[in-house]
Amino acid sequence: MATITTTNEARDEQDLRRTLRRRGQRVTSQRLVIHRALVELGRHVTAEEVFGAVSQRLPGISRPTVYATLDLFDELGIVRRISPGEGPILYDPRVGDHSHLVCRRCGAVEDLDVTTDATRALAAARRRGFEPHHAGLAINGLCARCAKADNPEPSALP
Amino acid sequence: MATITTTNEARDEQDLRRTLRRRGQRVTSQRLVIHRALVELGRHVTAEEVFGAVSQRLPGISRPTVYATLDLFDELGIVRRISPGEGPILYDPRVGDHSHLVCRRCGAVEDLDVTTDATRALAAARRRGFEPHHAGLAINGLCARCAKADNPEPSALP
DNA sequence: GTCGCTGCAAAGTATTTGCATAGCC
DNA sequence: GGCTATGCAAATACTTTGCAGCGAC
Repeated sequence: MATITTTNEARDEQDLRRTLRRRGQRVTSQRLVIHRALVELGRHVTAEEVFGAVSQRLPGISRPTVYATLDLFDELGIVRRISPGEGPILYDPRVGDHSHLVCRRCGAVEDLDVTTDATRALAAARRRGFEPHHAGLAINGLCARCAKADNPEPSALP
Repeated sequence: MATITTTNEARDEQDLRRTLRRRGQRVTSQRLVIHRALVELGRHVTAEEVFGAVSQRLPGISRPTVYATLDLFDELGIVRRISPGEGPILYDPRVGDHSHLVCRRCGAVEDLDVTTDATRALAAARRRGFEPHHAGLAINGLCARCAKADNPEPSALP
């Protein structure tokens, strides 16, 4: 998994300000606060969770702004958008190389610190005129908890 | 990309019947007709498209049945569920090894006949108690059409 | 005969729209 | 000052739920 666009991860507010300016985007208090919330939460979050966390600091903020900002951050390489296919879209503040385990039962998404070489796939994509932004390996199946519920221990009687 | 569960692709109706019976599932006319529609369409389809195609043959069929059947087929390895993160979930009748190009602008999903070795990731997942079903590489970015709209030819004036 | 699948109708959730205003550059 | 981002309020789109009856095995 590699982020293709050459954007540095915005580690702090200064990086974010620079990144926004470089891309001709405005620096607004909403964007700064949403960024801070993402860093502090430090895990996969839904847009609604971000909205809740940010509303405490910026009571007037609106849902459309949160959605638009999260999408912008995804384009800037500051977060990674994950769609589990079950439940709401998640935003991952970890943009470095890693894979995802997606439970098809409960929708949980875990990080997996294993990388895959997507070089050939990226080259093939570009040959087609596709402009890649990010390549990611996702493994779906049953998480440990849901797998256990499916194959119960013999000692456990209903 | 590898389908982990040892299910044969149901090439025809007989294969589907066997697959369903083997898994203790009932063979119903709805499931047979949905399967036939998937094979005939032969491309990424939405649940709504399947519903439309199937309604012509089985006028009384309901949306919940289509959704439930498509989910079942995904579990059986007959289709692959794709969530582009933009727009509705897609179902891919091609279950063999391939990757996906997802356009972040228009949501289009293209197949890419390039495979990735997910062995290490799958092993790591199992070590965690995760039961993998399928591993897939997805590349998001801009499709050729949307990329062109973003970087217009110098000769084209607005 | 029994259990699972289906149909019905609707609800619920997540996300996006259109337009006027505010605020960054 | 110009143009973009935001807020507002709602609408839209997609998917799932609960329950009763039919049908596969």
